[in-house]
Amino acid sequence: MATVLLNTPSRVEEKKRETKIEVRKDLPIGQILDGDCIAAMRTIPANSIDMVFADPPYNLQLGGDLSRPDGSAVDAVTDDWDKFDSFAAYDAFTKGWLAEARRILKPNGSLWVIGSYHNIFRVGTAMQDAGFWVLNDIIWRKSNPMPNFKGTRFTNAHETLIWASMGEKAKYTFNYRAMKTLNDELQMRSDWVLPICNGQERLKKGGTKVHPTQKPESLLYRVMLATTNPGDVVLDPFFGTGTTGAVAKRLGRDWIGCEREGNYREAALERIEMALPLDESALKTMQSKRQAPRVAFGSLVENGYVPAGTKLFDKKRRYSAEVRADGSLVSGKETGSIHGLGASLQGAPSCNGWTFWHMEAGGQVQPIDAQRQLYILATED
Amino acid sequence: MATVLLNTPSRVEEKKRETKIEVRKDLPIGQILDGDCIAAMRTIPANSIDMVFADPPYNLQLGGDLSRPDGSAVDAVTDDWDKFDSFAAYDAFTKGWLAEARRILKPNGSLWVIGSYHNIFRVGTAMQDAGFWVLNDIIWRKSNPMPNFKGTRFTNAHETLIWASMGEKAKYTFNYRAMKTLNDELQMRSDWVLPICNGQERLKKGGTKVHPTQKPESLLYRVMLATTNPGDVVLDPFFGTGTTGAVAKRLGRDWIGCEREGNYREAALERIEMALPLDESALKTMQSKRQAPRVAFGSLVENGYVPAGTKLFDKKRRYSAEVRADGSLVSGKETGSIHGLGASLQGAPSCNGWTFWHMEAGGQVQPIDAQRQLYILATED
DNA sequence: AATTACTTTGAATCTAGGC
DNA sequence: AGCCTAGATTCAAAGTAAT
Repeated sequence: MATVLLNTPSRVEEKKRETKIEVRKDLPIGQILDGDCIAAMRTIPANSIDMVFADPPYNLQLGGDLSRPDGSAVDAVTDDWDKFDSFAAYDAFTKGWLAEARRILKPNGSLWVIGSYHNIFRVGTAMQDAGFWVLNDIIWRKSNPMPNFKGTRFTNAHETLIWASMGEKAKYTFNYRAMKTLNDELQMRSDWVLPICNGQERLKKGGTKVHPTQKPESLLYRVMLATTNPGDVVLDPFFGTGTTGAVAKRLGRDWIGCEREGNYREAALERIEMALPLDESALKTMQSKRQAPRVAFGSLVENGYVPAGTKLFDKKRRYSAEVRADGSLVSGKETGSIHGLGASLQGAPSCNGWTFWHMEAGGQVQPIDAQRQLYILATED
Repeated sequence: MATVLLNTPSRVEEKKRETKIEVRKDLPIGQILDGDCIAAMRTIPANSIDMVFADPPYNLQLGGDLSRPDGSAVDAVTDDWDKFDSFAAYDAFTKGWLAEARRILKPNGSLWVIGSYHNIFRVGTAMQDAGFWVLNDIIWRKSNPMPNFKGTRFTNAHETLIWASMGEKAKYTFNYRAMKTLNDELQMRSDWVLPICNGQERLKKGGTKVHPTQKPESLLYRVMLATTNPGDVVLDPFFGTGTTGAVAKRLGRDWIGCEREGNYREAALERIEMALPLDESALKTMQSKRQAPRVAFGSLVENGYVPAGTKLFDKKRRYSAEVRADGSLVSGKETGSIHGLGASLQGAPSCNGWTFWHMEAGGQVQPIDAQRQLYILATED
């Protein structure tokens, strides 16, 4: 019977395959679509994309010019594409491109968005409202962020990525094993330490950067390796200079970009042309280095290993000092760090405070370095 | 004349002080208010709180915690429609407590909220919509998180905090120097590595934890040390087992809590009773120069630390100038303050003359800031 | 050639107080 | 509210120049 035939699993599979091939045929694989990303995405068939990676404008709302302590100027993101009249305007923009992304994504596809505190809360909310199901928020911890030059806030040392499936019950791709291997046989965590994009990788023209916010390939590498398979189609609505395309090519994924600015498109095409498919030696350099733990004395104070108010003294009890709440020491009128105060009290050019200063702990006199060792042991991964 | 009297700075100061004392008198310092946090906050006078720290519930199926805007109860969440309903209810709940927090905060107060990807985007959006100005998002990077047992996602190894002032132009407290000291003389970054709360610190009753999400004291320690001053009033609308209160007591801040659950209140009071306050000397932190007493360059000239006629020059001896009797500098035809002349000679928008200008003193070349330090030491107390 | 010192730069909502 | 002035403020990495 025809109906039975139509319902057999093999027939269903075949049909799916046909549809898939047909849809792929219609996809502008390896192309950068000109113009507004919403209009560009409208030309893509529904349910055809495996992953969307989006790096939308952050809506920074910068004030005046900013100068460094040495007087030089900071090159800010002042491009028109980052200007919005209000949160409402930004939200409308976000809702618009998210709706198109949702339409073109396959039911088992997934969405990645990157942003900062300026926009990420609004984007995350809009994603949830659109029906996306958040799987993780990922913190890109920058190993070399720009400092806060004026000393007014905490150094902005990270950006946030949101990874979401099409819905609570939707399937998604997660290459658990690959991530664990990449992370020295430990589960990959939600915080990734990676350097910002500079040096050779940073695209420049006439000595100046082509794009103000080029993302490092290592970031896209991890995203794509974790949540797509070879042969998948990845679309980036804010293609810029094509980091997504370059990494897709290296990892054997297909890519589609949308980009309004002609000079970005041009730079991206040239760059992707040059990108080499992956070799093993390149892979190694992409991995983040595991760093030796560096412990600030202040961490011991915060965590009660050396509480504020503790009396410290040197081995021969010639000098003494008291620990203050911020991890500084005070001795008479002098204050300073464990190293600096140790040096100035002795009249020495330098001093290793960790071994110089002692305290009583558990009935014993010990260098404060012993407390550091305890802390490292307790907080080890 | 009376009007003159009323307008003198001292009179204004006095009035401010009176108002402050009056408001403080009405505050339930060191108390845990019973009941719903919104109702509890309604009993607090407006503009009376220095900092609100909030750890709101973030399961979106809150049952008794939540009600729809129309007052009806929210059912268990099963399908997409209910999901949306649940988000709407959560947003209404968030909007409600944020409005009260905003009312009771002083104009120069600040708000901290902690959450995870389940709720933090919605809370952040609501904060921005309510007029709060985000200063930083902070990542609490857990040094010992719970692994992802199923291997289906990245290990959830962090939580997010948002720190916000009352508005774009509002002032706020940030103890920059104390943070830098706490972090071994490097600017404190937006990612904080701290262990989760376990061991001795974790409150238990009959072998089981009293509260499911007790925060570590080290986290609150850093928050309060960074963004409040001793004597400030900190309110926590979701007090739980009182981590905020315990740390406030330790750091010499006043606290107010709101908590509905009797067993949490009980555990919190007992815990805070046990907490030991730091004595005053241990509470002191490194001050930034911004807060230190200002010294005019002219004072150094008057007192012979930098006599009139002294030749000044920059480190590389590209520019030079001579000190005049009134503390101004002259270089060729140009004159100005140590800062202004330094800026105009370099063609820079600004210049810190204290570190730019050098002089010979005791056979050494030193920035004139060294003379200022000598002067400060000599004139202290 | 190798080492050291100096320069440049990166998604930044980046001053405070008096008049 | 806006203008003016005093004066406080940077970390890691890559690139370039000097030794």
